Amino acid sequence: MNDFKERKKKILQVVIRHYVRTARPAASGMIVRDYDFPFSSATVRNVLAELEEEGYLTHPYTSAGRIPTDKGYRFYVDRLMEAQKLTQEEERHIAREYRAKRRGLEEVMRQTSKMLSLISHQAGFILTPTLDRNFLKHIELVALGGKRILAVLVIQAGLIRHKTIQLNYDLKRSQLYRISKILNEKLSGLPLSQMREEMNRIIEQESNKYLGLLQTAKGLIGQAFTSEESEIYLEGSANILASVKEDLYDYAGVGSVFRAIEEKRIILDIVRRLVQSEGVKVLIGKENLYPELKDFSVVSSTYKSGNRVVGALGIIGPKRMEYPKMVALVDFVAKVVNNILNSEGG
Amino acid sequence: MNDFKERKKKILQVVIRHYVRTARPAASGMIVRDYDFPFSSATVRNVLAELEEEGYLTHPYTSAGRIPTDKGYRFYVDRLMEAQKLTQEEERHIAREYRAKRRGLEEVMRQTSKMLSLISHQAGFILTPTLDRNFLKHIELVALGGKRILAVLVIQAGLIRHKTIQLNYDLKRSQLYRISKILNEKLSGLPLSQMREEMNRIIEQESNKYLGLLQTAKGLIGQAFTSEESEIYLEGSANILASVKEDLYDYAGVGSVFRAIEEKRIILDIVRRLVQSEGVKVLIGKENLYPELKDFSVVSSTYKSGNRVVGALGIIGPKRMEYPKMVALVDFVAKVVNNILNSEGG
DNA sequence: ATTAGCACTCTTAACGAGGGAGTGCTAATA
DNA sequence: TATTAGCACTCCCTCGTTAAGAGTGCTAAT
Repeated sequence: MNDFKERKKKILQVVIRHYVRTARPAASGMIVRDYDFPFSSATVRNVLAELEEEGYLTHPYTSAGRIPTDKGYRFYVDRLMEAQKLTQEEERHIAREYRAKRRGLEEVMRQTSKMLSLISHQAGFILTPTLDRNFLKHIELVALGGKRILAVLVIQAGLIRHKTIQLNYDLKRSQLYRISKILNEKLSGLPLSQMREEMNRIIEQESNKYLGLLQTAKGLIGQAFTSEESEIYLEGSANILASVKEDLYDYAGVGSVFRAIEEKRIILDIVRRLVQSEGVKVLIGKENLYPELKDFSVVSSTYKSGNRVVGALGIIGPKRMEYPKMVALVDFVAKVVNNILNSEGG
Repeated sequence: MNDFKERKKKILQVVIRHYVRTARPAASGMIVRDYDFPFSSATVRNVLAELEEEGYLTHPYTSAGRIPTDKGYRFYVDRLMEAQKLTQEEERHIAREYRAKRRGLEEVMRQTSKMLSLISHQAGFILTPTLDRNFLKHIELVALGGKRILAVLVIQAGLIRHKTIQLNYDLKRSQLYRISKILNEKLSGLPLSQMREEMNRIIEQESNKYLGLLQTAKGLIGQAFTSEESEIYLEGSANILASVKEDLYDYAGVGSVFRAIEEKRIILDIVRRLVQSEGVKVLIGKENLYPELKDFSVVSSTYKSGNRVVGALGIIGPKRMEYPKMVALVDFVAKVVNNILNSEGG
């Protein structure tokens, strides 16, 4: 019984590997031939039929070889595939790229999504950190002329958020300076998510002293923290076109995939769900609930700031992808990004 | 003779319009039928043959209809096509989108490229302003903790450039404040391109007073102004996929187009050349010198800050595009962006 | 439990024929 | 001289046919 199961697994594994490599359905005869299988093709056929019945495989038409279903891929990812490391060159390449230039968060984001797409030959992405539950280190208000102010929030080393604020009244430079001072005194060290409430509390407590200024400050804070959305950086969607071309079986829906990728909202939503927990996650085919991406898989991991998960990164590609490699890549890059965000001047 | 030429032009125009609309070669009979042409198809055939001989048209095989060459499109754009306006709805739509949320330059950039792609059904793009020759209004240095400083350069209302600077020595907050003050005194009102030299001059003149600080300031300026590259925002490349699909004659090379578009370097280069002069420009097929884009056209215009051209925006699509419409769109959006950049608090 | 054998299915490529669209040319016409 | 009718010719496209090939599913034998 155990022996039997082992063989079945092995066959499933071979089918998936073959299909991933060649984009052609795996045939029973082929499996026996190419993988030195100690049984006849007929036996393999029986097993394949079982696997199909149990939902791990299908075939596009009666007499084609087998290709994996989502369930098949899922089983492979969870139980069958062996961990893999990137090659030395690849790791070196990544390290070098980051070393070359990395100033500011934006650069890191761009770099990362590019990196991911380049090595995976899939579309790579990275979410900008969500910082709501992180602590404010420092706030700076810069007068931009006119009625505009630039609010710069320093959260962690390397993590900066800035936002232009449009006022409908004038504010003298001296006032701005005083407000800035007050805000820093009162708000530093608090989590970003509490800024608003905290402002209200301050105003209640200290209403006597400098009410006008505080009201102004409240307005500023209100504007600086509205619509605190994550952004997504995405590179390499051209790769997807290429890999779809190889695929013989479903050309349809490439357009919708592209649209979905470009729209980014969908990706954002999918990834946001994955951020909930740490570590490398794999979403196969319909497991992500958007029909536009039903023929695609997402491999992603998270990165932290301090000990808090603040963002995610990963790759998107056709279901038929080299999962072990992809997992290794995403894992590695996540670690690199972690290092960058947490090492310097932390 | 004049009459003769008019007819020829008319026929060229009809061929182009037809091909743009339907993606099918225009046949002599078809022209007569669909456009109430007061001659026989034979006559038209003669003219078509002439036009082909002169290089304005080709046909993909002996007995297919005619399609325009680059030269044909060029003539159409320069001499034949009639100016067109966007529909009321479209203009309203654009205006509304911009009104909805526009804080900060980044938002405007993103908005614009999205807008362009949405209405044109092509890939839309916009270059961020190149500000080298604009005047510095104000400079602000923000300590980010560790050895990092954020330099915020205010150039015009709405035009802000910021850059994180990595030092390899510590800088006290008081020092930073003094440096900031000096920089503002000495550098405000100068063009960005002269910052470096100006710093050197200042140091020479005032070396006696506070040499150390000035040297530090020089370092900061040096870093803040290096690699002042334009960025490009690009949306809607999925649209290109769709329009290529319609085309029967050249499927090949879609991959390379996508790669080119995503790489952005090529687009950047092409557009940068177009920025030289004002107004709407059309580049047809091979006129842009990159073979990857030989089957595509670029319609672009520039936008200004003050009275200086600082950036470009436009759309990219297959040669077979509705030029009049595209020109109208690009023109309109360029004007809107101009308004935004120059109106408020200017 | 495994396997050999074979019929059956479906794909793919190649081929050819027929129809159709459209041109190019020539000769007639206004 | 400019236009047009007419017609042969070219080339594509579609469809049906065919043949080969790949691979399965099943049955019966081991």
